Amino acid sequence: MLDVRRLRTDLEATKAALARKGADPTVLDIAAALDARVRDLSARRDDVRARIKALSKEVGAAHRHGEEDKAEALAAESRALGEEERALSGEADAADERLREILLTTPNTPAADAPEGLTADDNVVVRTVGFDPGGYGEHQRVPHWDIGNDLGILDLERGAKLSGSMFVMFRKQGAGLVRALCQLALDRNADAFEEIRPPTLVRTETMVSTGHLPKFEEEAYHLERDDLWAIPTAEVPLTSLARDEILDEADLPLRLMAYTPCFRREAGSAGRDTRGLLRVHEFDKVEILALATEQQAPALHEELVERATGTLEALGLAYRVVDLAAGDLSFSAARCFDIEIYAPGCDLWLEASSVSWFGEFQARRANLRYRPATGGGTTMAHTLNGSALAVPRVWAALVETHRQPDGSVRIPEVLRPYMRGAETIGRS
RNA sequence: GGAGGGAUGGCAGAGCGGCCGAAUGCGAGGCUCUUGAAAAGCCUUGAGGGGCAACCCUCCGUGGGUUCAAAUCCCACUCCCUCCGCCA
Repeated sequence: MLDVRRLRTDLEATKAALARKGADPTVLDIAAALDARVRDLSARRDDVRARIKALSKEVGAAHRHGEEDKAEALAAESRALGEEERALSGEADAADERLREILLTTPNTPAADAPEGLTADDNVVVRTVGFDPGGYGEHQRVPHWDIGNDLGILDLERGAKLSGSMFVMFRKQGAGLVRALCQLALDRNADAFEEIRPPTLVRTETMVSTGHLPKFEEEAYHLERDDLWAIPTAEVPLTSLARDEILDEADLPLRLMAYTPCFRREAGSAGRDTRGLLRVHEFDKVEILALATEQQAPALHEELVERATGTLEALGLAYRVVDLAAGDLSFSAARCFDIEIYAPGCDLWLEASSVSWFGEFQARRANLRYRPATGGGTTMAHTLNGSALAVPRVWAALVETHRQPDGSVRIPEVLRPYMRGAETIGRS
């Protein structure tokens, strides 16, 4: 949520920033007008309330002194003011609610250094690592769905039978590989991140805090009977962990990680990239996240990128880091580096992690603050997060990259301890 | 699912419809005393909003209601605890 104060002091600049993201900046004019109206109405309402409170005290005093006539006269006066208070209050609340609706559905503004541009074509490739376009053998040019089928480690038909298309089922070492990847990602970040196992069904407020509601209701699975939402990412519960709390600056940055399933309806992308593991409704992911001060945020953002890419490198995958253009940033993000891995069998760059910095945007929704060590008032925290490892696409790139001429898949050494020592996945 | 009890500031915990944004204790911060520390004493210490300011308003789990006036009375809901039942 944007800070309303920016609309008072910096309206034009904020509109310009929103326009960089490709959003319609005129909503901010409406918001600014509503804000002025709210302040005017509530000031008048507060004034009436102050008079009612003062009168009420006088009524009490009159009763104590046995001046019943005076008390009744004052009470009548106060009653009349009550009408006025209700009217002003109603108008103020209505305006405030409309303002809040606008604010909740208005995206974050991009960071100043986010690349200019409105589409993915404007994204900037920061670096590419381990990619040799001419260096892939024919045996690596087999898509993972064929490899998975051949080795009996990926059963797409059964997944679809159970739950529908875009639900997948791993078998044998394919299932083990899922677990191994997650365990690896957790272990690699355990030096600095507290492991959390949060609930994966959450309340509406929890989804609102991270920006996944109200605007993207169609994207999430909703259990109507209990009014709970299946999390699309562990970012949702982890960010809300400290909702409505005031942290001490000494506790920041708070680094958290979680291994959870993630559920996405993918309503807006029906039919796109749907083969194999490219886009699925349910998948496992290890998320790393930090709650921080504004000063800590930039270094943490880089650190999260380093941690995510470090794991991909250890797995022997080629990847590139992409600085997202302002217009390609997600709703809540101010700056985001996408990490894409190369899948030689599909010949596609697959988005494997979005390492995002949200500024105060999510914290304001979550009312997540800290008390500066120097004293003074509370300050909104900054939030950052990214996938340490998202299973399906890494699984896909991994089996394609490490496929051997004999059709087996070589297991990268870092994974072997988690795969009961196995060195390859072959037909069994 | 059934029965009962509860929800108040960082924590514990009091609170007759008006003198309650809230006693008291702990914790935290500052000062005095001290060579230093401890102890003791004194003072300060919730969040949010509006206003140049004086100052005003909101918040005692959430939402409604009664009243001139609600932490306090009424209704609904949520959450927590205890016991019973069921259960991986």
